[in-house]
Amino acid sequence: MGLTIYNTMSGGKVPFEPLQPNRVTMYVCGPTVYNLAHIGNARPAVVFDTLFRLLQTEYDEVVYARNITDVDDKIIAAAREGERSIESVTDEFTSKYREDMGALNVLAPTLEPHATHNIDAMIELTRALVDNGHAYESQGHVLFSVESMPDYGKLSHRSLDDMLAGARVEVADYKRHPGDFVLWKPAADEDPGWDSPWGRGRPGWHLECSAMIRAHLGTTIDIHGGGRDLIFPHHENEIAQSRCAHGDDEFVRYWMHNAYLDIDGEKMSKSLGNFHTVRDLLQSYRGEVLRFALLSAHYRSPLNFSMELLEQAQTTLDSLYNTLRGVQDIELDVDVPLADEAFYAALNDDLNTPVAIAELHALARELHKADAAEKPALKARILAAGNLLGILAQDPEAWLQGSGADDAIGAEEIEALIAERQAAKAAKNFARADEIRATLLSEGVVLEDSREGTRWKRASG
RNA sequence: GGCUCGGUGGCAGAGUGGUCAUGCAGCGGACUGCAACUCCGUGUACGCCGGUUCGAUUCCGACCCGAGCCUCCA
Repeated sequence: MGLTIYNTMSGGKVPFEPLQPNRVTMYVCGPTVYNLAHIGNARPAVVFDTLFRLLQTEYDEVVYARNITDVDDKIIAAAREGERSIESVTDEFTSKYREDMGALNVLAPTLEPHATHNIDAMIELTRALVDNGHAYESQGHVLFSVESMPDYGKLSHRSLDDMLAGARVEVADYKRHPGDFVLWKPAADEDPGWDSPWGRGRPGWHLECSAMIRAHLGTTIDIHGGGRDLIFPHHENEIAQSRCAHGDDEFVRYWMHNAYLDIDGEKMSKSLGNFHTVRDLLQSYRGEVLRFALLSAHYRSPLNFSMELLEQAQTTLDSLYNTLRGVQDIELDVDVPLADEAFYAALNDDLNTPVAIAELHALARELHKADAAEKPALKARILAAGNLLGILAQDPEAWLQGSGADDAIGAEEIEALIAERQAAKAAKNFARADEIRATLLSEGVVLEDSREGTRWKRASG
């Protein structure tokens, strides 16, 4: 099955071909662990997790690295503000990030390199750049010289002249060129720092990704992903560092960038204060609902985030689980040839999750109309699609019945009322039967009669 | 100002040079004791103005509107 990927570098969709025939290397920019992830931060995690799942259907070895940035000005500030150690801040938010992403059915990446565990590699990279003239030392800083790289700006499609034209920030006096960026900077005595040939210091922002990619994945990787706002300067500078450090090797073959979540037409961001943390949202919605909502738009399109979006995701998942509930007793021993599947083709088309979801609906409709003999295969296909999307893996009964609030009516009581209603129906006492249904409905419980008996579920929302 | 990306039916959201996205909501019908589930049917949607074309929402140009990035921000 031919995967095509929109490559930010070329600005168009291209067929994906890994450097090695049966091995894919992928790196995605992970969190800076100084506070809780918001739902916008979760978008790349979910998107590239879905890609990770897809790649695994085609390639035997998929090495997926997602870094943890655990040294950074914001972390230092958070520690100072909370009067606690750097480590306690980074430990807390690293584990909370993992928990939150786990709740969204995001699989653990193959590797999760920490910046602070790779300082030596960063120093080595910096030394190489200084040695070959791409970097210089100035007032205790080591800076990358953007003029030393002829095609600097290629990823973000801008030239040094363009950047100068738009410069609106005062240029630090230790820079030779306003576009030069810090590889290594001096550390204050009370801040975390490491000994280096340029004194005690710490790495610049872009350095860790270049160093860790080289250390853990190799000189050239297949896929590098992240949020759109990282294109410049972060990824541009990664390219500069990596390619100039050791000859001019190819660094990344496919650059992928997800769009943001918007709220009322504006980017969700911490500085605007218009964000919802994943942790907060998990109080009201199951992780799978959040994940489904994030996948309901194509990853390169902005997704307007709202509570209505989550409500709709909830409704849709309920409906799909309801479909699966109808076939929950069917044993599965059916292989699904993915190559024939429309949802698989959709995902292979630059991860077109909205179309894959549409195909899921088509399969569900087919299942409802199918003969008994056709149902096992259709169920298997729906579950295969769900598995790639990271959804529909739960027990349908548990999904539909288990989401009651603490003070909600219990399952036993519901079953008892249903039994009483059955008796009333048998006695043609429809008034009592309807009364019971109304009672349950007021408790948020919906009844569904069928030839096989009465099923119930908790209404979503 | 420079660069990039968008504007699709009530809402969400794909896609395409000429039949249909899809889901939710709405409306009509079937099923049901009544419902729910499910099924069937149902909408003069493609920012504005020109151009190319037999034909454009889809290609080209201008314009309007919005978003993002422009040195440490997913």
